[in-house]
Order: sequence, then C-alpha cells, then structure tokens
Amino acid sequence: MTPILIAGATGAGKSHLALALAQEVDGWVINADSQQVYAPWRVLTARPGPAEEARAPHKLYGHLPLEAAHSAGDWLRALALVLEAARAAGAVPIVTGGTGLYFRALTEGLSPVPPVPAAVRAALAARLECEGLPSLAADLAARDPETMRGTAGALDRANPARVLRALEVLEATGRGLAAWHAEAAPPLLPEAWCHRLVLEAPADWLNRRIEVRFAAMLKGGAIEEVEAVRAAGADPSLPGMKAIGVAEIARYLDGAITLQTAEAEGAAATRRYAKRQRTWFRNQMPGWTRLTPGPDLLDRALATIAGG
RNA sequence: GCCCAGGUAGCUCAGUUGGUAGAGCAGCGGACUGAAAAUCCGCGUGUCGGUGGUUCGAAUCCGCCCCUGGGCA
Repeated sequence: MTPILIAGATGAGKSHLALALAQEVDGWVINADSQQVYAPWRVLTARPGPAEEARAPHKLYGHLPLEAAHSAGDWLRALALVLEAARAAGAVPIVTGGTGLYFRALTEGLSPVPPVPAAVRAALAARLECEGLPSLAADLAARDPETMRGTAGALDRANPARVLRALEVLEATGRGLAAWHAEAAPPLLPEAWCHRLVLEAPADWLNRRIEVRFAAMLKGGAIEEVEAVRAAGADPSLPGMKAIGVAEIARYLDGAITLQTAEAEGAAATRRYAKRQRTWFRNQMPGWTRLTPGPDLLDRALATIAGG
C-alpha cells in the first residue's frame, strides 16, 4: 500500500481531503503538523474532532501534553511506529499537515545528530540573553567556520534560532552542525515510495477562509483552551505556546486588547504563516503534484494516485 | 454660516529655512536538516484632497473649491 503525503497551507482543506481519501482507500490519517500534536489545542489548531475520528483512524493528533519536548526527530520516530502499525493492519498511511520541515525529514532524511541536553540549551539561551546575538555569532564563526559558511550560502548570523542550534550541537557533541549534515541519513519514506500531493489554494481564497475560520475558533472554544492552559500554569516559552492565536488570545484575556483586535491580529498572524507555507511548498517541494481546491478534488486526487 | 484642526502608501502617521517623499504595521519575494504555527533576510507598492497662482523648482508659500473631525452660532 503506497503511502500518500498531502501537504498544504493552513485552511486549504487538506484534512478534509485526507479523510475523504482515507474512506476511499481504507487509510489512516496521520498528522504532519507541529502544533496539532499537543493535546490542549483542538479548536485552536483546527484538529479533526470526534466526528472525523469516527470515520477513519487518526494518528499523532493531540497525543502529547503541552509541556512534552517535541521535535522533527521525535515526530519522525513516532511516525515510523505508526507506519509499521499501518502496514500490519493493511491500511494506507495518509500523512497530512502543513509543516514543510517534517515532510522534508520524512522523504529526504534527517542527519543523525544526537539530542542536545536541556542544560546545554538553557546555558546558551542564558548566554544569548546577556551577551547578545552578535557575540554568539562571532563565537560560532571562530569555533565552527564550516557551519557558519554553510553549504548553500552563509548561515544567517542574524537568526538567533539558527545560531543557537549550531552552538548547541557543537557543545553537546563536539562536532559542528555542517559536519553532521554531511552525513547521509536514509529517509524513512523515499520520494519514490509514496504519492506526494500539495494542495495549493489561491492566496485571496485562502485569506478569506482564514479570517472566517479564526473568528469561528474564538467563538468555538479557542479562548477557553488558552484560558485552561494558562490556569494550569503553562510556561509561555514552551514550543506548544507558539501556536498561532495563543499570544493574541492571552493578551485579550489580560485585558490588553479587545476581542475584535485579537481576532484581527490572530487572522493576520495566520495569513503570514500561510504565506510562509506557500513559499516553502513553491520552492522546496519541486517534485510534488499540485492540486487546487474544488468540487472534484477527491476525484483528481484519486486519479493522481492511480496514475502515479 | 463662522472659527479651529486635519486631508501624504492598503492602515496609523513623519516630512526641518521650498530642491518631485519615509517610518511602523499590512502586503509581496526569499531562506529553511530535531522548539519550524518557530526563526530570519530582502523589497516602498504614492494623482502628497482638487484646482489656479508665485517660483528655475511647491507636499511645503498664496487664492478659491471639496471632504473629515471638533467648537461657536
């Protein structure tokens, strides 16, 4: 059973397509979205609900507590188990989501960099706080010029996430990130072994849907989800707290902005995210088949799978 | 009707003594190998309300008109 991958910007309708396909081919819908893995965010991340889950098995959705450490590598390891189980059950894996990095890791492989201890990470975050980014970038350039140069152009020395990651790996493993990346890493699902679809929606169409959807989320329980998480004392720096809408709703709950402003800003943040996704799908997924939303989408998707 | 304050980018606004405009946000393009719904890089997209005038030259000075606030009647 050849696995099917469905990428697409937020709100493009990939969950809907994935579910329809799952019912056609006896498949499992498997999440490839970095925020939909967290249990507290059902409404806020537009995760499939009980009605959808009753129609086909859904995997890797909301299976982690908000405070759980999670990374592309963690997702990949969890996915390997799910793919194994699907094969045993004779089901077609339908991996769907909007996180480009996860699809890249899946079809192109992730270099075997060992996990970085939390203590190393915390120490570097503290250094960034008191020394500033230019100092860390200079340190990296001195200790690991290869990574600083990068393979395809220079590593962005103004990007704190990249500089921190490079230093973390260097300190945790004694080896530079570029050296690790030079190591071949066999992909879990090589491109030749799966159908790859990108659901591409026109920006105007998608933006309107995003606005309607974010407003509906606020009315439909997203505020309560953020309230509950805050009441439980969640650390705002957790990765799961970076889901779009959390910051906006939190400011509303604090009385800093009106509900109307929160709605406008949440929709705007979602639109910017969709734009970044479009850029990734357009430029980083050259071999994928592009489909546009429309009434006969399922038929076109089935035809693509049959033809490929 | 009169007085005052405004009218400059999609929005909020800046623009020194006249030299055909620039910030933030939005938007657009791009990067992306374990926190990626993250993080970062690049780009100003303009009938300066309209119209006459002064001037070599007007967003800027003057006249008239239009529009939006606020005040007095």
